[in-house]
Amino acid sequence: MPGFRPVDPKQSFPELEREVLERWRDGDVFARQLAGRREQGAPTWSFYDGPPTANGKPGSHHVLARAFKDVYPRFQAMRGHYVPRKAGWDCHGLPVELEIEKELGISSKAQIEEYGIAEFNQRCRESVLRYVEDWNRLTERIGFWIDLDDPYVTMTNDYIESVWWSLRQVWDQGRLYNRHKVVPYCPRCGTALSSHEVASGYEDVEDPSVYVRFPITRVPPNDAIPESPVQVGDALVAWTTTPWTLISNAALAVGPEIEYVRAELDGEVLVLARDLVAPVLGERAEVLAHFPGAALAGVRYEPPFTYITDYGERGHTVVEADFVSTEEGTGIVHTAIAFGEDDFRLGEQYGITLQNPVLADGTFDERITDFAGRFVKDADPAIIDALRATGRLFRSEVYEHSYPHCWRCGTPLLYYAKTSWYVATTEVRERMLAENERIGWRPEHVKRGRFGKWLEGNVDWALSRERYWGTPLPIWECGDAACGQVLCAGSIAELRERGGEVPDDLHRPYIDDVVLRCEGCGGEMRRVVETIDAWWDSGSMPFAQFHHPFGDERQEQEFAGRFPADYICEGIDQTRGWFYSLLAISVLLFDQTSYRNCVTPGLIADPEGRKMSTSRGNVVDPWQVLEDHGADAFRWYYLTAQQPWSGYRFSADTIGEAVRQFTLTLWNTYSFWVLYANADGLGPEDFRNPLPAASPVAPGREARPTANPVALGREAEEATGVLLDRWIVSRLQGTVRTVIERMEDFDATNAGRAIAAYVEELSNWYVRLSRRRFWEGERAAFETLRHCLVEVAKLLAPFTPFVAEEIHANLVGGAAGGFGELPDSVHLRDFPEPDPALSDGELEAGVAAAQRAIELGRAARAQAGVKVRQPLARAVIVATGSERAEIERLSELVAGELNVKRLEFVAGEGELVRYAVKPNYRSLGPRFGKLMPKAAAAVEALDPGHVAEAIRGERRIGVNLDGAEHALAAEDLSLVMQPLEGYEVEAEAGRAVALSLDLDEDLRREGLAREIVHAIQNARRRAGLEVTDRIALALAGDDELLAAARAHEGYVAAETLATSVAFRTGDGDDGGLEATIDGGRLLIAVRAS
RNA sequence: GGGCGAUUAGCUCAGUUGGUUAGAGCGCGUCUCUGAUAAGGACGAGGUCCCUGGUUCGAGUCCAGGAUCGCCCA
Repeated sequence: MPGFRPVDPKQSFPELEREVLERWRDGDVFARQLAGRREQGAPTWSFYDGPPTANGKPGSHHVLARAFKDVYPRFQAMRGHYVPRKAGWDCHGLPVELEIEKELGISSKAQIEEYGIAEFNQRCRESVLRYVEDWNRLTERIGFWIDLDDPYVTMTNDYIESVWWSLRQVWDQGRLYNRHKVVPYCPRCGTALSSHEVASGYEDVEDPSVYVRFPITRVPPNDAIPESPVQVGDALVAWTTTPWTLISNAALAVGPEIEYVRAELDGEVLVLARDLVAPVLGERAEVLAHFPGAALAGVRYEPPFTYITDYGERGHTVVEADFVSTEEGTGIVHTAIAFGEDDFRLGEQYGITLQNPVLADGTFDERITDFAGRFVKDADPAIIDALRATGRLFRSEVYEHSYPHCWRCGTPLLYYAKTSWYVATTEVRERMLAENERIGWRPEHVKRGRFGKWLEGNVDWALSRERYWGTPLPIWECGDAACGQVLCAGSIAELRERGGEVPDDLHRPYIDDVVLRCEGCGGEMRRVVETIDAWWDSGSMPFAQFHHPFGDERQEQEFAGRFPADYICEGIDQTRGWFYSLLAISVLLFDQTSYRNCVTPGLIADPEGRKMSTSRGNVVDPWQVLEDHGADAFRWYYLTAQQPWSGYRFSADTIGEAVRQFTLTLWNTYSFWVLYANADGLGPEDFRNPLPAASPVAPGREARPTANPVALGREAEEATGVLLDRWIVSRLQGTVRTVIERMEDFDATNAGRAIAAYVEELSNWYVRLSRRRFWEGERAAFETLRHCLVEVAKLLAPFTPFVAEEIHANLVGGAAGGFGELPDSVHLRDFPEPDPALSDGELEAGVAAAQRAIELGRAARAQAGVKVRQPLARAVIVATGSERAEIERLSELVAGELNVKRLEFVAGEGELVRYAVKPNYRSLGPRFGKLMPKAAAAVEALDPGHVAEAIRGERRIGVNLDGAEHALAAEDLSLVMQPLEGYEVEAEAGRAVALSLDLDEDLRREGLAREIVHAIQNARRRAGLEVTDRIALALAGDDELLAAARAHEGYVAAETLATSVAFRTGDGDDGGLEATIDGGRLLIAVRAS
């Protein structure tokens, strides 16, 4: 029985992942990770899961957020933290109601009430968790470790009670109030819309645009300007795109700093902003006077309609406002208090009476006799006609702009003053901004940008919704208006104390039946009709998920231990959603942020860059991806393709590429190791002593560069092997350091890329150069590669938990699954720590230099058209100082890779080399400043020989600049080698490799021998032999080829596993294969022996 | 209309406090290897670093304006 489970190089990863999932399930690994850390008394690292609504199937974009939700908690858990992860479900809200309305084929509140609130809400309740199974399955399949068995659910009574408690806190602070405000309102659906709903309903429409005359009737004395620039009879000109609001015109607003003019046109005197004279009045208008808007304050005018005239003292006068602009219109803004946010605030500021002539269904009330009963927008043309008839209309045109519509029924929204419940978040705006400073945002710019700007523009939270399926607003009002007692209930117990009979279900309509005793007058108190914004629910999760403050001891401990979260992660669209509700609520209640770090993945687009959406039909089913490529590939793609907030151009092909490039490279390296470890009869017990006890740096194995390296010489290779072992282990330390540093900074992208770079080096340098050592069973090589693979598995565990688990399980546990003292899962292990003792920067630099030299040499070969198989006598390497020493140390490696017999070094002023002196701009730039071009010229004019000598002698070099002497140090300039002559040479800054192309008979024969081996290997394969089969070999054909084969018979035999080599004359007739080498013919007969 | 972000090779993306030959992978072309690889390796072609102006001895990088795209908001 092999020591390690044999590895299929063509392993199906999805299949492997299903096996790993089973092991996790059977072994209860996630629970054991949590329990283990808790028992250790590990510090808590807290993660909050933003609750999705499970009334739809999860898509590929959900996998994105979940990959990032998983990777940092996994990392922190391996780093020694206790990282509890509790899932949550968001249940309430208008979107849920709309789903049900669609199912029932209804679309208005009246129809819902007719259907019955109890039944309606029951259907909502059933629908919100309809797809929980799908979510759970996907969550598990992608390896997102989170507790799905005990999630928080926002519609439970416990949760609702905690939310009530939070509202009561705000109430006690005096920050929960009821007030008229202007809200976007759908007259057809009979409800205000949330800002999110409004945003999704903008459409470009054509609206009437009218310029209206407002004749001045009185010019009061003005302190600012003793002599008023306007006169009775002048007409103020205002502009609006909602003519129907002119019915309730209450005031005109001007900007105090804006310049206005009195202008004459066709005998009429008009007043408007100076900047808008030309566009509004045309070129013929004559400006009579100009003055600041402040001079108009208090001017009284005649309104266009007189259905309603009672607006108070400042009604129908000019008032000052800071929102007036001269971008369009006239610079004089028509103000109707009930129909605009600016208007409404202005009304409050000047004490102008609120008059709203529009009913809840969007029609004019009976006071507007001529238009009563008509839908306001439909009345526009008639209103314009009326203005024209009274001579008030200055101009009327059509205006194209984007205007919000009800996203559900398409009705244009009205901005409409309504009573709503608000939370006075503006009172804690500064505290929210201060706490925002403490949040680590990824990307950084969200803090001061999107989120910070949003906080700066904070307005009070419109909390209430006149809807059904939501947390009921726990406010009871006394039926006796004269009494006016209002109660905000903070708990179920309180309702009971006040005589309420608390229903089993705290939702409407049952809660609406709870009648309380008024402490003021002894009368009855009834609940207001509103429910609350579902965002308040989700923002309450830090405490409501544990039923705080009503939780049992364990719950209260959990709450205290996990608040605030170290980490949350949701899409950038949550800026106004969950990120805000979490912060606002926790600042209100606890005066601090509830999350310390926040990562915001961006959007997922299709390959054409279009946003993925169900309506476009370009969504990618995550299950398809999982089936084709697996969860690791899916995760790896998201985690490393780019910084997550940049968004993704998503296609299945890209994920396939990620597998091929990364997972497969790793897998093959691992499979290679297992293949040869089993071949050598090794088992896990042979590797029980961890590094550094089994370190490749063991004494007595120190490498020495050999004087005359022969590429295939065994002794030399061992020495190089030790260097390579030390090198790859050293590179591991730097990789570990980078990964830890990047992950602690929530930068999985660059952490993952560092791992990928390491795996690439491990596979394509370490393994490729060390293969022979594995064939020959060299223990140090096995030790080293196994160590590196196990460490890589640990590094990868947070990223690709499945493949990491598999590699760890086999390399540590072996075929028998015996883990000894070690945990049986990579996820139960500690994250690697870098060991400085295993780092060797000099060696790393040396290998890097050797790599460069090899690349240059190969480029030179390619230039000359000489195959690598043809040995050459020597390569001349041009390298300076330390680099030369480093390459020399690895000379056998370089010589072997370049297939040359000897390396020579040129570092001095050899006749083959020409130097040029180049300035180091980085060091000289700051010193010479403007003189830099001259300094550069002076440096380049220096004699290279002198410079080289001076550098060797550690002397300073003098240059003359404009008559002044400057002393330069070695680091201020560099010597660049120029191409050598007579050699095939490749050069780059400071380095060059030249090859001697002369072939003598020995080299030629050796080259031929290699070609012959190559041909025999092909023949072996054609004959269907296993790589370990021994053969009897017979060669015939071209004399020169046979001579080469004879000369290198030992080599040929060893390479081809030939136990006998026969040379025949003639063409041979025993069915051999024919090959053509260098123009000559070779017949090869192989036979298993 | 406002805010935020992006724009680098055919595609997907890197690019350090500004430093003088701008990189990688994929794709493409040529070659190579066949004793780990749905492969590996080498070499090559491929660039107006979106545009314009500015700062600077020096700009892909900093500043201003513009264009295009995306997101958020109104």
